[in-house]
Amino acid sequence: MDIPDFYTTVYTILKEVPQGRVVTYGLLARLAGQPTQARRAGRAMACLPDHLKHLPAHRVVNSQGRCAPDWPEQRILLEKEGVGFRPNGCVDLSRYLWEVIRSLS
DNA sequence: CAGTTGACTTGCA
DNA sequence: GTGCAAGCCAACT
Repeated sequence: MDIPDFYTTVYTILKEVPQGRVVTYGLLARLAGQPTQARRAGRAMACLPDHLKHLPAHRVVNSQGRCAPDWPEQRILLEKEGVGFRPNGCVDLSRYLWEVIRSLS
């Protein structure tokens, strides 16, 4: 899979994420067929093209439930969608992680 | 063209 | 719970 295709796949998957759910970068990479490319998934968000700004990129967090290092809005956007945060500022993955993860184990 | 960086993950201390 | 190290590889300097 070429890198551009990888990005495209990530964006496509992201588009399928229901409101009130979150996914991890690593999970996106796995669903895109590249389990070791979690960082590419991160770049896919960091370099999100203008014509894809409508994607719910704010529903993407890292494996620990933490938000992007430089994106204060993300947490607010998620809270608006009903995603709860722990007191320490992390998303409660055990409750809000996209259920797809369970079907692929 | 070589070295560094990073919207990551996993594992161990 | 937190922190550091290694592995990953495209993008950036």
